[in-house]
Amino acid sequence: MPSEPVENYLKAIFSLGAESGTGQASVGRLAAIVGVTSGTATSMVRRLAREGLATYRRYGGVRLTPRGRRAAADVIRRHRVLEAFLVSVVGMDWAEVHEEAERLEHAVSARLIDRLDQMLGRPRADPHGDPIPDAQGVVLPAGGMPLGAFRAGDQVRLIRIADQRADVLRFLAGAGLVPGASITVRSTQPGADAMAVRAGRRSTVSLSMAAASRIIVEPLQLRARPGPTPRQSARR
Amino acid sequence: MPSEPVENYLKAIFSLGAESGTGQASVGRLAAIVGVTSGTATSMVRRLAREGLATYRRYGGVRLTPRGRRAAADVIRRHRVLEAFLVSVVGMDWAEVHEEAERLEHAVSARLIDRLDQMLGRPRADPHGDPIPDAQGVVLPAGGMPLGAFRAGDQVRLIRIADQRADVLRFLAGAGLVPGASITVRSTQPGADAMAVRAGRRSTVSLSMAAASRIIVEPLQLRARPGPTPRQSARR
DNA sequence: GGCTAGTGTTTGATTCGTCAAACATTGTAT
DNA sequence: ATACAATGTTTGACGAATCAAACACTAGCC
Repeated sequence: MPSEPVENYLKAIFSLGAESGTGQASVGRLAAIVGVTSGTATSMVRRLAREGLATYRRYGGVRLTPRGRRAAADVIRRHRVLEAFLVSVVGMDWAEVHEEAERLEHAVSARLIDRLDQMLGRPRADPHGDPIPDAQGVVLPAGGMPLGAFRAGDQVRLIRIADQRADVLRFLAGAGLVPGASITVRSTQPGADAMAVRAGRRSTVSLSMAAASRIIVEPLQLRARPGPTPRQSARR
Repeated sequence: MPSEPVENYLKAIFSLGAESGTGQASVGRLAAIVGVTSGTATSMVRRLAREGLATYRRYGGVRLTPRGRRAAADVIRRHRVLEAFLVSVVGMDWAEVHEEAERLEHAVSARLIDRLDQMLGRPRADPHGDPIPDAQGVVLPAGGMPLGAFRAGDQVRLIRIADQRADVLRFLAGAGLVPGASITVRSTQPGADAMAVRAGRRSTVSLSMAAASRIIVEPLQLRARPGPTPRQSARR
């Protein structure tokens, strides 16, 4: 079983790879996410390669092997099942479960995770809308596109929130912006780099485009417009 | 916050100290419980003393300071609340929760533990009958005496099982020997170093004296006898 | 095509927790 | 009282994970 630091690097490479689309992760970004210096990340990445969990070329980035991807999916599954359990069964606030799961994910057995998953009715997503890998390590592709790509008049459904910061999550929940919510785009203010949206019949709130880019949605009804519809070019 | 190894040493010193009655623990026994060589235990104990968690004299054993006792009680509280939660809420087998709690106890936050404790109605003991320290680190004295100190005809109530081995616990549960059970001593076989007992109306089972010494009970009704009643001289 | 800014790598050192094995102390038995 | 068995301590080494800082490479710009 991989050590706790190794599990964290695997998780980080996995999400950087998903984000880049190519599966490739740069050592610098990896170091930043894990919270170590780049030299440390380099030597860890060399070790992962030596152990067959990743492939790596000097100055050429890192990517997971199938074995590495499987190990990463296991950690992510533990994390997300724990988050769902802490919210649904224990009644913790969704804004604070991330941190707790971040530590528990390395200590919990596969048996217990499966038991919790069963108690929850094998949910497909965690409280933030992130898909939960199954016990075989199969991860459904995330899907959806950033709220920031839509325009005034569009109606969308919130799929997931790609942000784990407790204060951000608390603000969003306060405005009704939780997975499943139906959202109307009221206006965009390109000058202010912001947009105004409302969830259901809640009051309208303003979001920076940076925040809106981390709210992943699917279209429900788009206002007629010229030109092409927004694509899944989820550059952030 | 103490590291995971440090927490394990503190826990071990705490229980060795309670067992000896004097609060004193020998380095050799400590090393055996933690599962390291005695040299390793020596250097760790020196470190605990340096950090004010224990007092230590060369060749003179180790004992916890108030701060060390408090830190140990915190770990033990986390462990026992987790065991209770895993059995009562998650429905795990009491024989297998020890191992799981052994890992989770180092990862779980005080907040979550308090939430779980609240869900359980702030129980006083875990599924094995061990007392749960309160959030202020106050541990009730364990009490009771070993089943092995009783004789044919005595009736006792099971308070706790001082054994965490899953196979032992499964055997005991199968015979109805769980905390709260009322037990009749059927006979003692000093020659065979064993005794026969029954729980309630279940069938009679045989226990080695070693096993019986780890089953802690309180007297309900003693058969008349000459000489003094058994004392709490719980030598094992 | 060569320089440079930005990335990435290497090196040497540190801390933690550990072991094996040499060594020291204590207390007990004769 | 002495020697010895049991227990405890010290020493030197190691692997994991980390950092800081010196160094190497790549790619984009002019």
